[in-house]
Amino acid sequence: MDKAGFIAAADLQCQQQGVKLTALRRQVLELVLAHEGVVKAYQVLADLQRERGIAAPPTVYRALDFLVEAGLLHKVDALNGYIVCRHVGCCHEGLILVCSACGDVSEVDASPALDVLREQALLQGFAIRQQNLLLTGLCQACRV
Amino acid sequence: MDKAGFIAAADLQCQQQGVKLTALRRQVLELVLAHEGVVKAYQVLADLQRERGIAAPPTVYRALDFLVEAGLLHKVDALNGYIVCRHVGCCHEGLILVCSACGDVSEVDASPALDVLREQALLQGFAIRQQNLLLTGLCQACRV
DNA sequence: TCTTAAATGTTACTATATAACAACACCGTT
DNA sequence: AACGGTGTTGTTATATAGTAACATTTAAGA
Repeated sequence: MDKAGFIAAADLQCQQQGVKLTALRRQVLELVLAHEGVVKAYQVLADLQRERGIAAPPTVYRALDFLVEAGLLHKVDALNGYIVCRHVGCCHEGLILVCSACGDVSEVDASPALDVLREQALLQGFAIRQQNLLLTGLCQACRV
Repeated sequence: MDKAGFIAAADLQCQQQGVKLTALRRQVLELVLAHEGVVKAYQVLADLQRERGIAAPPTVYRALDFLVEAGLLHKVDALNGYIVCRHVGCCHEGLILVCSACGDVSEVDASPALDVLREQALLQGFAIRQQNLLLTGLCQACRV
């Protein structure tokens, strides 16, 4: 999906959720989209400062939190970063694969796997909620 | 397993791996063991400072890294913390369940699930390495 | 003993994230 | 239009997390 298409889909999704994709949030989303792979909050902050003069950390973190909450971004804890959700409108459980060599990130549907894990967790009394899985390894290009 | 037993097992495991569980590393491990659930690096640092007067962040981080590397602790990225590996000597792929309500953490063997995920990842060309999975949800006590 | 590698100490710094409150904008009601 | 509530954004300050670089010490073998 191209950038404009993604923004349009994001807009739609927010409407459906009854939340507002404000100008600021859209701008932050665009800044994230402008990068390949994982983006860090302070990178977004720097980009934002370039575009609007000044901006403080809370501005960026709020927008990023919102976008994660809305299902448009995924937070990648292990990397202190964010990636664009490539499955807007469909699944919201991603299996996020991070290449430890080149940093490349790809995302596939994790729902089947999480169904299995959900059962296993229930044996312990744990009711796991919807979420993403992050796995690290080597991508095809780095495995040669 | 009680604390002393765990330390003994840790000692053995380090010997088998040909690495050294030095006094400092053992002390840090004991400090982590003294807590329930997730422990933060700076909490360990504070504890260490109480016991030996002074200590700086690198001292703690090095010890924690070592203990993770040796399979005695797991790093919990999503929480910026560490937990004791409750499966020393057996599996080294844990499924870590974190209760978002009470913070309780439990760990079970994740190997079967990871075998499935490994296959799914391979379809994308990703060779995922040995690792832990973290899932959040509600524990039995908090589900009522 | 000497030498070398590993471990630890030390200083300084960079990076990540949040609290707390102020100001503003939007929206429905009177 | 004026009001009041809610959600959003701005602002300042600070808390928390992690690492780089180099000095010093310790441990283990030649």
